[in-house]
Amino acid sequence: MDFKVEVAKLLAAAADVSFEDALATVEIPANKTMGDFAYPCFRLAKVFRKAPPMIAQEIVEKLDKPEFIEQIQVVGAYVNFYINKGVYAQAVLKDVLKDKDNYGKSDIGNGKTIVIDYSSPNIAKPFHVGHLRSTVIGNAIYKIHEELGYNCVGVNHLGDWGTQFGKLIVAYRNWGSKEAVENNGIQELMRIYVKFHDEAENNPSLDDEARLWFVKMQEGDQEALTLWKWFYEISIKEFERVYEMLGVKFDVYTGESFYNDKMAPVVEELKNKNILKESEGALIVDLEDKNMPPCLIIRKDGGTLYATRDITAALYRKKTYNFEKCIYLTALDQNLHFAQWFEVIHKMGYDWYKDLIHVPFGLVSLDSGKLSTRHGNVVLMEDLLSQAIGETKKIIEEKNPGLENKEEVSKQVGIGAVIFNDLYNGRIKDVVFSWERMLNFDGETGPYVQYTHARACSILKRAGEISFENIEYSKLSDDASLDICKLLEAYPDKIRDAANKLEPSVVTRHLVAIAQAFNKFYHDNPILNSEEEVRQARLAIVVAVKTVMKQGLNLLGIDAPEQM
RNA sequence: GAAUCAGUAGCUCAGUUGGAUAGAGCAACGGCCUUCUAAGCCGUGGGUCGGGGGUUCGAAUCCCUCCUGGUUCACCA
Repeated sequence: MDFKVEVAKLLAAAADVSFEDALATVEIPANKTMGDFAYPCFRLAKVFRKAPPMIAQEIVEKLDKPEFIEQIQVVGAYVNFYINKGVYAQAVLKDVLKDKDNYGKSDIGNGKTIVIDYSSPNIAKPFHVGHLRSTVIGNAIYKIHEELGYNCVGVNHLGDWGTQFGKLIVAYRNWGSKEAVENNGIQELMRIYVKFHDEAENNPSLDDEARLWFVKMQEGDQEALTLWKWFYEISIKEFERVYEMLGVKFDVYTGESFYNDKMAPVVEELKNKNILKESEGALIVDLEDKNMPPCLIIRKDGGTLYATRDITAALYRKKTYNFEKCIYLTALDQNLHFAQWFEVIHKMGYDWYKDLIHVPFGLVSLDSGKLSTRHGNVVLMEDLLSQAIGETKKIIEEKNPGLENKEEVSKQVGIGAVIFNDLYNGRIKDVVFSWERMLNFDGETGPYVQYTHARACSILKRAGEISFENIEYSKLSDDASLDICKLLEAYPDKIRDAANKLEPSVVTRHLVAIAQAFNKFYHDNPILNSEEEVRQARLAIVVAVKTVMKQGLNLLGIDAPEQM
């Protein structure tokens, strides 16, 4: 039963307005002393040519109070409805207890395919905190859509092609050695990459040389490709280690190199459709009519560019997956790039260009300034995770030294804290990385939510066998119980909301709200030692909260340990 | 210069399909562990919602304008 809908039905009849209108106007008061639902009558003043408070009064007189409403009050121009807590609790909790892990799931996706392009780091550079956002936000968006019945395809569009490999090859030939790369892996690749940039500042011909090597790669030169493949394998090994820790998976690793042999036909198509033109030696798509700078397709030396590969990838994905939507998770600074090549797809005559969605997030920086692999101004992902795990272990030793699987739980909580932290604020916000914030586990944090879940689990463990037949829901007459029920009822909507806005923080925030409400409930109400009917009813709340929190954390890609 | 995103408490942010006294967390201060995990709960202080106009019965929310900050703007990704 949807109580808001029921209230709207009552109002539609009593106020002589359409049901849709009533439903749109009914609101949930900011302050709960003003009831559970409210109907402001200001708008009706014009229709009835009366003062709003008078209209409110008249509506109340015409209303038949149904069983699920305990009280109706007029306050000024508002009609306030107070819900019957027992009836409400029953309606909400029964659903959660019945659906269990499926509570919040939906089939609105109807099996339609959504391609999600996330993480997509550049190969040959270590995985650092700058790569975290795309990875965890994308992962959460994937899981949220899956929960709603979409068929998701997670793509890691690795930056494994491009001029940076030309640079790396030049660097390797000048300053590297087989032995050093074999011994130090990605660290050594990074060292020579940085060296390249240092040298290139005084010697621009190195850049030309690098571009040349990239052109060789494109042409299938054996020496170039052998080196590239070698660098690729070293890098991917490191990335997979990090993904494993974060619990992030991809359906395909079709990076930029995958499209190397698929770009020529696309460029042909652009030519045939007459949207490619020469400018300053390069081939571009002019976007002046859209008030944008041109989209570069082919460099004057014949090399392809980022946009060339993205356009090719989009065409490939449309053909391969016939997606409903294709979502790109990258930092905000790539806004123009996406706007440009989306427009190129449009100009090619594909109306699905509007199904391409850039989902930007704010920039990550350090106290010491912009993130830069070249200048060594980075926090490596593995350092961050091991710090978080270490911090967690310290806290466990202090607070719960008897805990059995400390190692496992430290990982779940430490890594959970890092992921949660990233999914907590709106994605568009810029982030200045702070160890202090990252390693603070008090307040609205991942560990707080996990801790709340663990408390619920602990109670249930002690409770032993519980039957949820014939629960006396009227025993749940306290405010804390009502608050929890409201939040549980809203949970499925929050998942849909998060999907619509492509904003996982909607779920994150809601989990915090549930945790806060539960902790208050837990503090105020004895559960295990209560009289039988009360105990049973409160345990129903505990089960429901545990179920939803675990599932919610799951959607964010965070584990929910039963003890911590 | 143009485009774009942002500006809410000391800090980090919710709230933006217009609704009642603008909410959290952190930090500060003060309480609560012989009772289900104190990674918790309760309380106190802290606000020209960037400024100014406008629309409206009603604006943090919509419109206009100005200010501040981030980012991007041709052969990197």
